[in-house]
This record gives sequence, C-alpha cells and structure tokens, in this order.
Amino acid sequence: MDDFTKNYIDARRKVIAKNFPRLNAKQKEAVMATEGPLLILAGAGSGKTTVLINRIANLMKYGRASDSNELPPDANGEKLDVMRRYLAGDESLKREAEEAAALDPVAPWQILAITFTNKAAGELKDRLNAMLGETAEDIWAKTFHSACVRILRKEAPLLGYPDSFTIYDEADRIAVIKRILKDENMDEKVYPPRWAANCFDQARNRLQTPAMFARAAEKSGDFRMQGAAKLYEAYAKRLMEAGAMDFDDLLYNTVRILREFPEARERYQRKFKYVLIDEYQDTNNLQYMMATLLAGGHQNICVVGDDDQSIYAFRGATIENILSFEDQYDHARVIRLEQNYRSTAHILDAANAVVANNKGRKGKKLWTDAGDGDRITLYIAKNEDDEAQYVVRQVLQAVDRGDNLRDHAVLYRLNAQSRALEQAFLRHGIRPRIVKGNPFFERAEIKDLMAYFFVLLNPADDLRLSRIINVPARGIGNTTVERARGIAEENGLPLFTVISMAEAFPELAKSAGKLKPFVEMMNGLSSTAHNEGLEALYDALLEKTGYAAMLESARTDEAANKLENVRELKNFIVTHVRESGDDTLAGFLDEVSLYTDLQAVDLDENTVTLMTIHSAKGLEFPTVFVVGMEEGVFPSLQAIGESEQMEEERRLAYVAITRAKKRLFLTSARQRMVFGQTAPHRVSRFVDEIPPEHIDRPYSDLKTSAWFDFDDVPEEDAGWSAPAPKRAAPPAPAVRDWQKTRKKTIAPPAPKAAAPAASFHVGDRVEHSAFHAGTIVKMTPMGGDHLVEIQFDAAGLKRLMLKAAARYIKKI
DNA sequence: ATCATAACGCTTTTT
DNA sequence: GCGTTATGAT
Repeated sequence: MDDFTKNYIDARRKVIAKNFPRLNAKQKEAVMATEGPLLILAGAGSGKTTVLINRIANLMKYGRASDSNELPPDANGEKLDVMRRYLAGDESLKREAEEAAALDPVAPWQILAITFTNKAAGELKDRLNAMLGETAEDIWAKTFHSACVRILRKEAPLLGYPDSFTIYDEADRIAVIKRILKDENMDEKVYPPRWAANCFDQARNRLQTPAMFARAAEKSGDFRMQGAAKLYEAYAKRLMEAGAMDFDDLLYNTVRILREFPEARERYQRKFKYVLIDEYQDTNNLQYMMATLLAGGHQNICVVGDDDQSIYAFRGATIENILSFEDQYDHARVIRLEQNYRSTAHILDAANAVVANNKGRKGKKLWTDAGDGDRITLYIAKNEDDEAQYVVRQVLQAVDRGDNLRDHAVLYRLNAQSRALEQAFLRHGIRPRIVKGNPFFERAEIKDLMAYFFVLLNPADDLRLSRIINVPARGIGNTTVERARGIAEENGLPLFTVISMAEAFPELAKSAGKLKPFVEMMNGLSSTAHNEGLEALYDALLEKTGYAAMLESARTDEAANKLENVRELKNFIVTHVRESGDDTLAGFLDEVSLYTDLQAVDLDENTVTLMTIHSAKGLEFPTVFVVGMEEGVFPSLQAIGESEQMEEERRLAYVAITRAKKRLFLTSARQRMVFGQTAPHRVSRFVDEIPPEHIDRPYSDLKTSAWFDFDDVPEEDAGWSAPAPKRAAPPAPAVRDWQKTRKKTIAPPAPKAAAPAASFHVGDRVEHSAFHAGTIVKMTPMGGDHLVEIQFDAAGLKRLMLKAAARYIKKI
C-alpha cells in the first residue's frame, strides 16, 4: 500500500470517527466495523442500541469507508488535504471532508435491522428518524415477524397461500387444535392443546413437514408422538385451507421460500447489503436460518447479543446460535462491550459473580467507572405477606426521602407472586402498575369485532367465522353451524361458501332463512371494506351487525363497559390510520395481529411497576426489588436438578440484578404459599453466589435465618443439589410452623385425601390416568410433600408433586 | 340459551 | 388458592 493510500485511509477514519465523539473505543470499533460477519457481545447496559443506530448512520453516510482499504476513484491529494484541515479544526470544511471520506454510501432500503419486539423496533425507527431524517423511513427496521409478513405478502403464493393470508394468534391456534381433537375423537388429557402446539413449533423449528414428523414419530414408537403427528398434519391442512398462518408459520414459510426458491432468495440477498440482528441470543433455529439466508449474499451480517441474557430457551431460542457464530463464519470479528453505563459496582459485581457459575457462555465481565454505590440489601421475610410489606415499607421510605414511585420496580419469577405485592401496595394507597399480557385485545367484545374484520378480509377463515356467526344472536344455532361445517368438510369448501349457498343443501333448508340475511350483511360490509376507509367500516360494522344495539339494549354495567371498550377500539383505529397513513383493512389487521403488547399506554403514571423478570428485560430502574429469592421459586422447582435449565435460571437472575441502577433489594420468604399450600423455603442459591461483601442484611434478620442453613445436611442424592428438610431437628420457633405444615399435608383432612407418601416407594409400578404405566424412579421429600419422578413407559420421565398427582396415580 | 357448579391445572411467553 | 373452562341442569 502506498503512502498516499495509507494517509487517505487514516484521515478518512478519523473524519468518520469525529461523528461519534460520545462513544467509547469499543463502541466506536463496533460502529466502524461494517464489512463481513461481526459479533457484538453487548453486556447489559452497555449502550448497544446506540451502537446499532450509529452503525446504521455510518453505513448510510460513509458506506464501507471506515472498514475498507479501497479508495474512491476520485481520491486525490486535494481531498486528503481537505480532510486533514478539517481534522485540524477547520469546521468550514466539514461537508467537503465528509464527502471525501465516503465510499459508496448505502441506500436505506439495503439495510435490514431486525429486533424481537415491536417496542424495540419502534424505538430503533424513532431514533433513526431523529438522527437521519425522513430517509430513515426506508430502512427495514422490523421485528422478525413483521419482516416475514412483508416478505410473505409478496411471496406466499409460491407456497400455495393466498397473499391475503391472515395471522392466527396463540388463542386462535389453541382453538384450532381443540377443534381437531374433537373432530378426531382424541382426548385432550392425552394431547393437551398447548403441548401439541409446542410439538408443532419444535417440528417446524427443525424444518419438519407433517410427513417427516410422522415418519420420525413412527420410528420412535412413541404413541403420543404419533398422535401429535396426526394433529400436526390436520393442523397444517386446516390453516392452509383457512389461508392462515400462526406466528411460527411466518418464520417457517419465509425460510422455506428462501431455501426452496433460489430466484426469490437471490433477490433478497442482493437487496440487503447489510443485515443487523438484535438480541441474537434469543433467536431460534428458524430465525437463525432466516438471518443466515438473508445475509448469504453480501455476508455483511452483524449480530448483537448477550449470551448471559438468553432467557427464552423454553420457547425454542438456542444460545448455540451466538456461541457458535465464530465457527459459522471463520473470519468473524468479535467485539465485547463490557463497560456498563447503568449500574454501580456492587450491583455489577454481584451480577458478574452469579453468572460466572454458568459453563455455557462466552465469558464477559461488566465494569463501570460510576463508583461502588450502595451495597445490595437482602431481607429474609417470614412469608410472602411480610415480604410484600417490607417492599412497600422500603418504597415509602424512599419516597419520603424524595424518590419517585416510578423509580421503583418489583420483579418476580412468577406472575402469581404479584398478588401479595399488589395487595400490600393497595393497603398503603398505592396502585401499582402490573405488567402482564395485553388485556385489551383479549376481551371478548374486541375479539368479536376483530373476528368480523378478519372474516371480511378473508372469508375462508372458518375459525373466526364460527366465532361471530351467531354474535349477536341471530338464530343460527349450534346444530346449523355443525351441519354446515360437515358439508364444508365433505366438499372441501370454506364454511362461508357453504352458508352462502345454503339453499343448495337440503340439510340447511330450514336454516336458509336465517343464513341468507347474515351472508348478505357480510357481503355488504365487504364492499364497504373495499370502497371506504376503516373508520366508515367500523361504524358500518357496529350498526349492521347489531353489535352496538345488542350492548346498548342490555343495560347492565357489564354491557356498558363493553361498549366503552368497543369505542376504545375505534380510537385505536383512528390513531392507527393517522400514524401509519394506511387506511386499508389489510394493513390494520397486520398491525394488530403482530402487536401483542399494547401495554405501554400510560407509562408516564407515577407509580411502582410490578412485573416478571422476563418482562423486565431491556428495562432499567433506579431501585429494583427482586422478590422470592428462594429455592423452588427462583430457581424454579422444575429447573432444580436440570443443569441446562438451571443455567437459564441463573441468566434470569443476571437479568434481574442488572435492571437496577442504584439500589437493589433481594428478598426471600422462609415460607410461602404455592398452589394453595404453605411450604418452608430456603434462600436461593443465587444469593449465596453473590460474594458477601456486596450484601447487607438488615440487623433484625440475622438471628432468624440461621435455621435455614442446611449446608450440614447430607445430600440424599447427588443429582439433587437442593435437598429439602427431611429430618426433624431445626430449633424453634420456625420448627413449629414447619411441623404444623407437615402434619397437615402428609395426612390431609380433606375428603379427597391424597394417597399418603408412605404408600408409594421407589421402584413401584404405577398407573397414571393420562400417562399410563410407569415406574417410580425417585422420591424426594419437599416441604411436607414429595416430588415423585416417574419413568412412564410411553410418556417419558415426569416429575410430579405427589399431593397434586395422587388422585391420578394408583399402584399396579 | 344461560347460569351454576365442578373440575382442572399451574413457570417464564418478545411474535 | 384461584382463575379458567367444561358440563350439566333449568
């Protein structure tokens, strides 16, 4: 390389770097490494969104200049001179210097930036807009699923789907499975719909068609899998016939198109010169394939993630994707962002120490220059009410000192834990914000109206049609619908087609008089949908279907409330039209189908936030309480003894701890009611994994927690790292509670008396009502109950709590 | 059809 | 313990 080239490249890099004065060295490196595969390991609070945005800005302004030894064709000494003078401080040359630095600026539509949540995608878009202006609109900043929808709206016909396919949510697909079970005379106990749905997801994650799945099931000899195969085939068929895809279908079908249709694949590969994937640790196999395929042309793939924050393995995410990135791309660069801008040192050190106990990780250590800060407070409560009271007390004290309620978050492992906390806050006049699923679109009245919209766009959607065909009541009863369904099935026609020509079928002759007006009404609304805007359609829908009239005439509080929700839907529609500029039914339904978290509406309200640790990922609060730090709660019972799951729980602990900016409280209850049963609990191992110098215990607790140190109890089983107390001996007073519980649970007074533990032993053959024959392989006493592990002949190993399971099990 | 009672089952859940 | 769902009775 000649001197001129070297100097030019050097000056160019400096000019570009001047755009990012506030980034640290690693962040800058990540922003400027534009070419080829790049893995950014971004620890919690390390500013990764900032890096993503600046990286995109760099691409659009300077192309590959910051990461290339190539000079633009018009490079000359004059341009080099301009850059040098600009770097020396001549701001008037800014524009010229920046122009000289650029090398093939990237067009916005050549950039694909994928996130997981709508919220993250929206934030990315907003910040890109703010930085780059209108041109940012053309960047594909989307969630995986919305990117898929965009691709599939165009390409789905390649697979035989209509391009107007609809999207089934979780509830829809469960309804379909239940329907199939009924039609096929299969038992919901043997094939729980959620279990089946999970099987389908796993199959598609492995790119298994129903036929392939059936073959594998046949080979395994597992009868439940064979049943699942039958269900999978029926499920795929029904969705295809209804022109519907579920969430995983969106990914699966996109991947199929990219794999099976080279012409389409190459088109997208050419289009996307740069691919960026956020939260890469949470990608499943389909998402991994999609990313790999889309970036397969230019190979400019940048993945950002934190292996320590992978907490969705249970949904098919595989940490392997991030761990093996360097094997997949052998010339991949790796940049670690370890400087944390969120928390103080005690908190970070605790998080580092906990997660260091995991084996399957890249290894990373967060650090900060923000100082030690406060130590972590550990409080051991008597029970969940005491725990909740403690939290409320701490919050109130902080508020007295001038903190805001909104600076506080309480995090828990299980949604069920929110109750005691909510009550405690309410008793003190604080109405906490409890983050959970989106209640609005779950409401029956909203689902009804949405079902109408879906059917208008896609009359083949039998599922949604069945929902609304007699709502409001219009004399089309179950018998009629079942009969029409039978005809539809026989003739391979959509339900709507059958009822449209009811006169043609003698079985429907009697109902034709009721069906005809319904069909005509729907056809009328359909032309409204085609000819008028969404708002007009909404009004027509409420009137013509009689839905508004039904609610207005009911005159109950409930109906009034529903009416209010229905009006709220109109607000939602109007807002959607205004903000997206899209007045089509199809556009609205796409948005609603993928927008499952409309939670963040009144986030400005000044109150405490309660949520699961999972929901807290990506958020931060000055003060964080993590409650329920107990063995069996966090880590959860089912993770104990399962090392993979335990590592995921530990990552969850890492996520929880790193949410805190300044103050972190951990609480643990000595006994807690779980599923209606009070049981003694010991402090979570994750607390023990924090070096003591980071923790303060309130004085009052020191004397009471001692009896729970079971370190001297011999483990009865090597695979069982957390033995529950099984011998009598702990000193009073806690003992008394424990013995009371024990007596009550071992010999329950309830009429439905469970078989006492004494009647079951390791090695016994048992018959279970759903899992059939099996052998008890392990029994572990736990909080007055027993955890029984049974190796079923057909259903595999199950772990059951004896008390709960006793009524299904008998000895054989 | 609509309500009442029984029965179940139960991590986490970005889309 | 409790919310959801299935079933059966009026």
